[in-house]
Amino acid sequence: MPDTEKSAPRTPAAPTSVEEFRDRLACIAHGLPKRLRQCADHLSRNYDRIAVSTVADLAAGADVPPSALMRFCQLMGFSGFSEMQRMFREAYAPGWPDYATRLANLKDGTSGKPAALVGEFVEAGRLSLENLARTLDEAALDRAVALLSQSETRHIIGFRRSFPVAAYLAYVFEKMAIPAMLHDGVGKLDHRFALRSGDAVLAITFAPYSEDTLALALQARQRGIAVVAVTDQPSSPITQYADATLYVDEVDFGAFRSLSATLALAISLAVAIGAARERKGLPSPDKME
Amino acid sequence: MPDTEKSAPRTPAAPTSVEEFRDRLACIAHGLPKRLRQCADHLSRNYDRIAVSTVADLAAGADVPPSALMRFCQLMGFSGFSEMQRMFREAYAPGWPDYATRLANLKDGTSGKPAALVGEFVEAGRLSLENLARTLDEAALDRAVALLSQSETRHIIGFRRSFPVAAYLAYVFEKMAIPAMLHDGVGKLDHRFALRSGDAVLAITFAPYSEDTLALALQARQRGIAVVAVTDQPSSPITQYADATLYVDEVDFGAFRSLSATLALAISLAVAIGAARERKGLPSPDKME
DNA sequence: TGACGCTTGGAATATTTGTTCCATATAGTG
DNA sequence: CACTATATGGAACAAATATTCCAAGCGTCA
Repeated sequence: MPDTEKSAPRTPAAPTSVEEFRDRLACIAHGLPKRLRQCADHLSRNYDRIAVSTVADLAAGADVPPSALMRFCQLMGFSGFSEMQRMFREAYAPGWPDYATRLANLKDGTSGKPAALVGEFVEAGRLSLENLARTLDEAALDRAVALLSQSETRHIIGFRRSFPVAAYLAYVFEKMAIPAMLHDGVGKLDHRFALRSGDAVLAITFAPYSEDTLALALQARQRGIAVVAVTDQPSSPITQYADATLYVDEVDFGAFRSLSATLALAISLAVAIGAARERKGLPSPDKME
Repeated sequence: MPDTEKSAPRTPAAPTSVEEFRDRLACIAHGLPKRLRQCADHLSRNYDRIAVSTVADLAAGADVPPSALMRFCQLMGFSGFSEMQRMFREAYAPGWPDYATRLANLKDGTSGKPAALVGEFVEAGRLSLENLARTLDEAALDRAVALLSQSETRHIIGFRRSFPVAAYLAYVFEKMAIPAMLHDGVGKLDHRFALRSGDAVLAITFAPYSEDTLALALQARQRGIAVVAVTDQPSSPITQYADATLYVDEVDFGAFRSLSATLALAISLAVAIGAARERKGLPSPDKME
């Protein structure tokens, strides 16, 4: 191949469809300098606006000068922005990225298709979130924030389906430099002696309620340590041990539940705790990534 | 009303939506001179092209000179073509007016109260889910499902913010009796030798991309083991190693990101894999709780 | 530290695109 | 058939927009 030695003038064929564009973007996106990467990121998040924007608009959105965007277009194999835009204009079919219609398309695609599943779970997640916003018990939430922000160490426990939530909380607390311990059950150690007075437990459990979670909550209660529970129902056994209980009712699709609402509640709780501690001049949060 | 007698300078309010535009068109379309009628006909048949065309294009399409089209725009109540085009760009430039304003509202709503925070995170989650539905790449999803359903063992890896997602996937696979291994980094063991030919890796990573995740993906790629990536951007380094890449762009609130969309995608993936395996008569899923 | 190469921002320029205006054409009316 | 009113096309102009180019910045390697 003789052309490999000539590096500069090769024009590696401009994409002729949005798919090709995406592929090419994925190819060259690595090891791109800062500004060009900003272009790549912004465009990839806004394919739908390329057809109807000016260089200046898009450059502003990507927070780069217009000339950087021009360079990016050429890097993608186009002669300039206009040529790139022409491609997007030809492919432009308005109404496509409209959420409602797109969702409808996703869902009615014969039910075996993976994309249809995404549609269903998206819908389930949205319903769960709406439901959470509607039914949230503000007083209980305030109480939970008070208990957890005043404590020394927060002990987070949740298994099975609740484990991802517990893990996420541990991550967020870590990011905010708030002392917290994740009880992850590794090695079947229950770490019950890690509970110390002045601490608090944040227990997350849904039916079927995990024995280990209940046991830790009981332990805490017996020793006068505050317990905040996140659970599904007032009839949940954890409520007996809890000083504050937050209810989350996830909408399920088929046999499967998402965690959208639970996670939204969890992160709100964490951030509120961070804010409360900041107000009191306690170790201040680094913001997380 | 004195102004009715003055006919020329009245500016009968430009349409502000496509519906209004259509109504107005219907009103004035009768008894229009030839060229203007051609404009009306052509535009009404090509609403979707108005946002992405030039005066010259549309005029050529309607087979009239550009000046005729200009007159038509003014007749419709716009100051000129640009103003008319702006309306079309805004009106159904992809789902925007709504999405953009909601996003803007999100950014500055900071009352500090815990309940308000929940509202914000609920909204962020909903936006993320809508966004996922809008931008999902069905082809990539199908590819991912194919790769992961055909493999022997699925290796799931994700750290930091991605860890909850990985953990949830591991849980769901377990429930469905699908062989999977969660690489959790306990004891700093990287378990790279657990990868065997015929397996597949499902790697989840967001900026800042975890070294360990990238390392495992690279390892897999070098040994010809399929890699499916879930990440945020084409510029993410993981895409270099991936046979199929799924993009999720979570909306953030303040410095914090929810996981709603990522989890919705993850669970869809898992369920689709379960269904695909069932069709092939492979070890059949118990449904999860 | 100094020189090299790549990246960056912005100002200058080129091009495209929109808009106005007027001479001409056409249709309608007394 | 003239005369008026309205419609039309195109050329000239104005504005917006894309594109290029170069001086300055920055990091890297000798």
